[in-house]
Amino acid sequence: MEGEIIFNIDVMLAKRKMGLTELAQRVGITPANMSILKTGKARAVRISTLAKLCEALNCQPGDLLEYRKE
Amino acid sequence: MEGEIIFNIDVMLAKRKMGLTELAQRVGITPANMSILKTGKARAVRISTLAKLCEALNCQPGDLLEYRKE
DNA sequence: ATTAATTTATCGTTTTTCGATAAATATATA
DNA sequence: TATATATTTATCGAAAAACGATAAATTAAT
Repeated sequence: MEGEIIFNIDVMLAKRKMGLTELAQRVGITPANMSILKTGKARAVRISTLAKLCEALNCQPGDLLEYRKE
Repeated sequence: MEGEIIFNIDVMLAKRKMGLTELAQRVGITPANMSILKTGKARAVRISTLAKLCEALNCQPGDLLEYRKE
């Protein structure tokens, strides 16, 4: 029925051997807010934040977001 | 410098031979708002909307969003 | 020319981000 | 163990933005 969007920020952080706090600093948001994004509790994302995430992790939106239908 | 996020909804619509109006209906937003998303004028996206887009177009977020650095 | 589809714009309401902050929890390290 | 560090969770408030409703303008198709 209804699928869901999965955040794979944790996967990219692991690949880059980077911590959440460092990523938060690079993106320019607080670690607390980055944690919300990482753990999939965000209900929306600003395009500017997504762009900065891609920049900081040198990746594509598709590396950070995944659609899983169940 | 700063990269940008590109929306490829138009590409997916073309692949699916689907119109913007039909997509809007399937996703449950007005054609006017879908146009804003499609033309890259949105400054944020709700995760729920992204999920419905993926559902309606049977695709992944990576098919709809692209990061281009310049 | 007429119809349909898409885009652009504005208003008001609701939702959400995000900073700031604090506290709780987990993880690592001496 | 104790201590420091990292991550998560939660709350508040302000600013930003989605989105519906709506109308008008523009474009495409017939």
